Amino acid sequence: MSWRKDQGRTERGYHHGNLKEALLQAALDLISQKGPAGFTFADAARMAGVSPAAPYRHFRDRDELLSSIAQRGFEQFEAALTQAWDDGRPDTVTAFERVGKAYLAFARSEPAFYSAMFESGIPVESNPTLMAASERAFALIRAAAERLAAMAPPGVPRPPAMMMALHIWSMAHGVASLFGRGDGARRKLPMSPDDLLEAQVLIYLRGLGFPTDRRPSDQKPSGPPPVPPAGGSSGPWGTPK
Amino acid sequence: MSWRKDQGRTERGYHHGNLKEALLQAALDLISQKGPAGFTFADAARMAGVSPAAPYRHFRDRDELLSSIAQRGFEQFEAALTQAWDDGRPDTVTAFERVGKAYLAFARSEPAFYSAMFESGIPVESNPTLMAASERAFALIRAAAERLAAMAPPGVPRPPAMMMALHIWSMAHGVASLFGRGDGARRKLPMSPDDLLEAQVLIYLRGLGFPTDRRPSDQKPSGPPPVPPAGGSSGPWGTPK
DNA sequence: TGTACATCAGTGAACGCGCGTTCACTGATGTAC
DNA sequence: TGTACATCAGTGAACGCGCGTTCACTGATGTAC
Repeated sequence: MSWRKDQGRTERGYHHGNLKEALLQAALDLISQKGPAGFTFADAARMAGVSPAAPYRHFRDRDELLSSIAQRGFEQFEAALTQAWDDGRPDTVTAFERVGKAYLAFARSEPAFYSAMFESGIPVESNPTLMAASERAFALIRAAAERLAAMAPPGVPRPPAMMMALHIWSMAHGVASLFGRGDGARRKLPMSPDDLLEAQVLIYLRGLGFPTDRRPSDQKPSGPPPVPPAGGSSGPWGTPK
Repeated sequence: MSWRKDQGRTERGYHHGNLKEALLQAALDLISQKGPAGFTFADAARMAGVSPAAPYRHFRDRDELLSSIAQRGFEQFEAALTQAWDDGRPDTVTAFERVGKAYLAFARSEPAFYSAMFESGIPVESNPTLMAASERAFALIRAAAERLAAMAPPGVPRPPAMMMALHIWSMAHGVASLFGRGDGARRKLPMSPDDLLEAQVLIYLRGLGFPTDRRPSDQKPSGPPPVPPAGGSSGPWGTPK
């Protein structure tokens, strides 16, 4: 029988069998409880149920553990965005908005990963592996922006995809870190972070000349339209929910 | 003679004379060097040249010191934004863009304040004084958005100022925290954070129906226009600088 | 103007604590023959 | 199939360190009379 892993560490022999995983998981739990600064190597060992010396078999030091988490975070992040993008199906704008929502969903449901990736202070640029993972995640946003830019209607100047990607990334990150945190540090908001970001992105795309209201009606998400329709300044925006 | 403060603490008697200030300054220095998590009470005391027990005369604990810094940060932040806004002179759009630049300039030149305010994990919501200071800073952005919203051209629906303010804040915060950090944690960018944000805000405003290209020419900032002009997709955006 | 006294703002020694890290060790596992 | 041996992955005790915090103290300052 397989009592070795996923057994809740109720019984195990001298060897843990899956310590590296357990340490990563423990660190994630600790980070989501106390922030990336508030977790210690010793803490992670304790939570994994091993002696304080055991982690050194798997990680050189605390920083290497933190980097591993960020690494994994970027990979999962990229996977989530890729899945949301779904290669632009059923249409580019819909898929693009799904990416935005996936971004926020990731920040909300995986605050530990998110803060390890963006707020832990680890030098991403100086770690090639980490840098590459980060680039791959951004590359997806960029590819999506590329497809969107190519959709520019006739007569509208085609916007630089790189700029668009950076703008979208900034919007998503801004909303996520100010309002969309899964942990306690988020601020109150009169609307949902998802709606806030969606409206922002739609207005932005409209500013680039894209006819954002013209999607085929069968693609429209249910619920009220995120951008106030022409002719009224009231709507869901003014009243806190 | 006044040997008491601003004297570089070369000589002082038994009483420091200005310890509270000195501790705040020391903590700021430490935060900008090592991040908000990487400063200790004892460190601040050492840097101020006093015994480790001395800070307790002025702050209950480390958290209170950190909150004081955030408090002061919000106040200086508000002052900087207020000055940039200059009550909407000479015209609303110009003043608004100046606010955006001031936002980034603050994040860049005062990274210690910025991270104490937004990234230190102190619970702003549960500290009324801090919360009020934070609200006042946001109120300025909101007031500016209000003025901007009122400028909506005839026929264009007047956008909700609250939503606009949140959008602008998200954009500024997103750009600042991803690319505009004064400390080491910023990412490389093919354009300046200022340009990135300015273009983003202009596109956004255009998306709301504002004629952003129509400012009187005497108000135009020098340098190349931040938004690519109609008819070309090349420009400063595509090439890293 | 001087003096006594209260208050303020620091000192410095001490404490308990938990962390990171090392070390020689040992139980478990894998493998060559 | 059994056995000897190498390697792996963890133990547990120990260390030096710096932190937060307390305490009785003391020098400096302010003030009442």
